[in-house]
Amino acid sequence: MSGFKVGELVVDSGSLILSEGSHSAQLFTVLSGWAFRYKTMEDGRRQILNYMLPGDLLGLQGSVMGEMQHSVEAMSPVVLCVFQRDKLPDLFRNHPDLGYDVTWLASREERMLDENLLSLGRRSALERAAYLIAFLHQRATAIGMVGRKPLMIPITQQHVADTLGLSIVHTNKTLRRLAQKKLLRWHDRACEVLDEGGLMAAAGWEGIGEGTRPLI
Amino acid sequence: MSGFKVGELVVDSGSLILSEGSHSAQLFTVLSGWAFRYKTMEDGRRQILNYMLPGDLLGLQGSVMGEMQHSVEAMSPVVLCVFQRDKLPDLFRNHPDLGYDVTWLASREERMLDENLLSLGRRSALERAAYLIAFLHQRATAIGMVGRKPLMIPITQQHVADTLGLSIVHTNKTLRRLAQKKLLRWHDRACEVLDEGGLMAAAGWEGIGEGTRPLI
DNA sequence: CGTCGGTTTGATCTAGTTCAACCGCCGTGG
DNA sequence: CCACGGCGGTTGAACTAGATCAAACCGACG
Repeated sequence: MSGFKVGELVVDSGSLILSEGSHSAQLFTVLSGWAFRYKTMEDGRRQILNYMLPGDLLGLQGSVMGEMQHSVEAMSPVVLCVFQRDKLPDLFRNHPDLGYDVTWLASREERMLDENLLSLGRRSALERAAYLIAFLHQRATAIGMVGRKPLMIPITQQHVADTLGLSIVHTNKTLRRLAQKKLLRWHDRACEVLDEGGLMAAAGWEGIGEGTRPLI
Repeated sequence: MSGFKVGELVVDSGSLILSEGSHSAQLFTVLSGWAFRYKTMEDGRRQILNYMLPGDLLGLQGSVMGEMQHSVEAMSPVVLCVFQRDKLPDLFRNHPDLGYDVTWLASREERMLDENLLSLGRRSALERAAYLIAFLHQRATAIGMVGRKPLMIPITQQHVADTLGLSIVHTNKTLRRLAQKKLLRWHDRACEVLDEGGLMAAAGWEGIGEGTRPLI
């Protein structure tokens, strides 16, 4: 693995890590922090596709298919492990088990997108919001980000709106309803989860259900 | 590759190929026909996630991560090439280039899901419908399914509704609007594309833009 | 000849959008 | 030191895209 790694990269909150349309030569792994993947339309409409947490691979689409078709932006200070994209075929040749792990990660991403798609297509605003927050909380929990201190998800209501496909106004009203039910508490650009089970119930969501995870 | 293949499977239109919650032992490639991937909620709401055409891999999530979290159903007679799922790690070990191709396919699926997510989150009903039909037409074209005879996409309006996250009634009204604009013609459980460019324009969509595709 | 799945149409209703303010906080520049 | 502007969040009122309800049509098929 070490031969494949090029270096580390540290970026601030709000920085653009990868940009739609570019032919970036890098592939990253998140070591710490939060980021999100999104697409935009010419007229400015933005859709957040998924969130990236420590352990996630970032830029695989660009590496394997050429041009990036989405952007990635940091939501907190982020530390990245940088790889050389053109060495990816070598990785598959010389370390087939690592190649398999890359496929595992790609499959997991696909699974998350499936669930997000179900959310956007078939869940109500309240269900969607509950789902999103519970989902992020579960992911953070799974990688040990939530200890004795309650977790603060570093997200703004604009992010939530752009993830759920809702207007910012309705997003606000919906989040307040969840807060009134004591399922979460909203802070300044952060969300604290008070009752993950309650959120899951409100969303009609069973949870992630993920096997053992490879470390890259 | 031959050692990996187990056999062929032929199924009728409407058959369930893979089922949510199962631990299917197989992995498939579509040889001919149309199928779709979907998820359902307990109360019956259904969301179609993507469509499967010849060349697509099917059941990778189940193979790599255990349990299937979506189902797959045939929309036409379908011929499948069947693989043994537990031989997948061997494939990566003994044929790294094929392993890479699997990852390529997974990345491509991710890309399509990204675009669908943008559609559901940020496009209007008319844009979504236009996008979906143009998208299917492009995919079919890319694999040479459309020759001198115009292509008939073997889809019902219920499929379209469950893909776009719309009600069946509104889907019908939206498709009629596209038909009035002479962008498509609706037949009995089939859609004929009259003007792909017009559909793309109506959707605000640039097209797929796909590199060279591996054959598995 | 009845029935069933797919499609069509009109009327009514509502979840979510848009518009328009306003508040509190913080960083900047005079 | 204070005024100003911008960003994130909040709230109410008016509006609309799309949902729901209800009914009918049409061709295939037993």
